[in-house]
Amino acid sequence: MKRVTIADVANHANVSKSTVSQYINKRYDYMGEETKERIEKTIKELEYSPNMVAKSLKQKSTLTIGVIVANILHVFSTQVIRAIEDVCQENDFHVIVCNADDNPEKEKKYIEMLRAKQVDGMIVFPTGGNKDLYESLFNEGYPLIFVDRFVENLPIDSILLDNEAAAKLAVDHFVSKGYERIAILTTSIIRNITPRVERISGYKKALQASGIPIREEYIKSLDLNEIHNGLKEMLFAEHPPQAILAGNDLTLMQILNFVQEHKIQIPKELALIGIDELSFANIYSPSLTIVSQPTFEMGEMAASLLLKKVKKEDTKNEGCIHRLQPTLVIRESC
Amino acid sequence: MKRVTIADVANHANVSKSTVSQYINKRYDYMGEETKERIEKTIKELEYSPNMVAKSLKQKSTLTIGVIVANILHVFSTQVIRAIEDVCQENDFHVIVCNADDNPEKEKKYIEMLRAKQVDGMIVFPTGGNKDLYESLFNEGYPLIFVDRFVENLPIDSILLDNEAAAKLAVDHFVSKGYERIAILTTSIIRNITPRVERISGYKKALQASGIPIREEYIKSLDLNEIHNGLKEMLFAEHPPQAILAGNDLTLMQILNFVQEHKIQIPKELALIGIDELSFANIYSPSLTIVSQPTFEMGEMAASLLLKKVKKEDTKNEGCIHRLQPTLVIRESC
DNA sequence: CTGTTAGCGCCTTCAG
DNA sequence: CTGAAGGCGCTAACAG
Repeated sequence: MKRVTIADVANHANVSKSTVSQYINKRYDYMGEETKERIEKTIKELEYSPNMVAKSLKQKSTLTIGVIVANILHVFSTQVIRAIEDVCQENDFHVIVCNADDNPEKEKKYIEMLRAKQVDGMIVFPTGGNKDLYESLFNEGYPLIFVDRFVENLPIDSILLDNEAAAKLAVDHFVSKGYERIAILTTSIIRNITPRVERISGYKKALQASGIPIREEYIKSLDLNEIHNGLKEMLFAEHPPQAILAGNDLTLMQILNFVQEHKIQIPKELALIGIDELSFANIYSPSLTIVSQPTFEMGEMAASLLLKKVKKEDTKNEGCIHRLQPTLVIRESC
Repeated sequence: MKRVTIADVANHANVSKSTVSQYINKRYDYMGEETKERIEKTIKELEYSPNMVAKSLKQKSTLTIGVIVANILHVFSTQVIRAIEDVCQENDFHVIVCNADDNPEKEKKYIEMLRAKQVDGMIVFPTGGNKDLYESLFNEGYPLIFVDRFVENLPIDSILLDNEAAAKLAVDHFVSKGYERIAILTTSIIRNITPRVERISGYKKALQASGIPIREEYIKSLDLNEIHNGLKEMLFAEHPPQAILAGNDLTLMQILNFVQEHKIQIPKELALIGIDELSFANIYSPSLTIVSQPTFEMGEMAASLLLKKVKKEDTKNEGCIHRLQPTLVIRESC
């Protein structure tokens, strides 16, 4: 497994290394037609494959960006990643994806390794625990974009859902169907994860706008494995909610599990709306009404913005917060 | 954004580069306690972060492997990837994941890019279209492992499901429930994709073993978007099957779509078994009986084997085919 | 115990 | 139109 280098090609083709280099980079401005062919032939013969590591070292650019998602289990993450990859493909950039697993420690490790690997920029779904690190990246002028979550007091471009609008879409739909006892269930709210906080506040505002009183026992933020108990408590209380808004896909799955276990009829006994699309939303019976995020646009926007920064086309314009609008997809569960 | 290098650290700490290098690599056999502290301090001060690109160039090792999956939309792929990543984490290796999208052209592009990036080894779910490329990798002694699919006449270690056993588990379960008109539906079979071919042959063998005649009209291999029509044809025929075995998760989803659309009752009107676990198999009603692959073991095995080759602990032993056993998870759909 | 030196494979002036 | 030389940041002998 001895690698063939540019020098080998040069020797075999009786030219110098720099000529080969020029050929590879398609800078054959003044190169002899015959020389070109000779080089091409020997490249094929020797099965030469350029060494990007060496190139990156020299050029101080890896043509690679890093993406750190907070939790890859959300379909939201996977869809945004797809969009990012598409944009990068088109621009001949590569993507390294890391999953922080909702763990700031892991996130830190990944940020450091991506820096060590000299990626040209990063898109991160911040876990909320590494503000100092983000800050030092920013101070170095390192291209960086946040997605899904916002970090306060840092002028870094962020792509966010209009979470309050998302909650409002759901609540208003519940209300239009005549429901008044409406609950919201999200995953844990420690570390002030943006979407969860905002969705709850949007829910409250929407209720108030409809003149429905807010009941604290209808608002729960729990770790995934506590949701089962939380639901039991909520649904078997004296005045159980008639409708639940699930804060994200995993939460909705937990609710569906509970519903299946307790043979609760949807939507007759309990109406359901989730935020985030689900692979089986259409297949499930009843099919599931959900609030959909424009995941593709979000990923695309994040990637294009980042690449602009990487290519120094956009240096100013720091700290923009881009809010994208959700849409309600009405199906049978409410 | 000027990077701080090992030389900067050396200057500020009044030592030579090599001393710093040794410190970083924890080779402080004979290093002065005081020197160590001085280096550590200046590293912190300057926020020095090592440049892995330079290190990789020197060491001819990137501590990174590449994974190319045929199609990332299968849960199978994502689960195997998770397991691979776990093993690599433990060994301080990084993983670059690429999705060939069932397209040999894309696969080729990715193989070339991973080589250019000097990854230390590759795990690929071969699309079946780049035999010459695999061969040249092999000839160079490039560490390589195949997963899910087998490539003939190439002595490369492969991790495969015992696909015939998987089909047999399903067929035997159908038979034990009294079904005789049993169909199998897989995605397209051009390019002889191993699991599809083997699952069909396993299906045939199992039927024969039970003394049930094989009917060609019960065997369909179609592109995903043709499944709808194929099902219509099959289920609205004179003697429609009473049971269908879905060759993979995406096929099963298509069937469920059809079933929902036509209000077909499961399992009363049609019994269903799928190969591959599904996120909602438990939640769906009726819950779905499936044949489960040991995805975690497969990924783990692939990664450990590859790392052994990378670390030259395993040089012989080429061309082993590891067959892992599936298990039947009985739920309500049959 | 620490410093000097010589590359890793590639790109980029700058001469020829 | 082509070649020679220097250097990207780091490591690994080999001297001191």
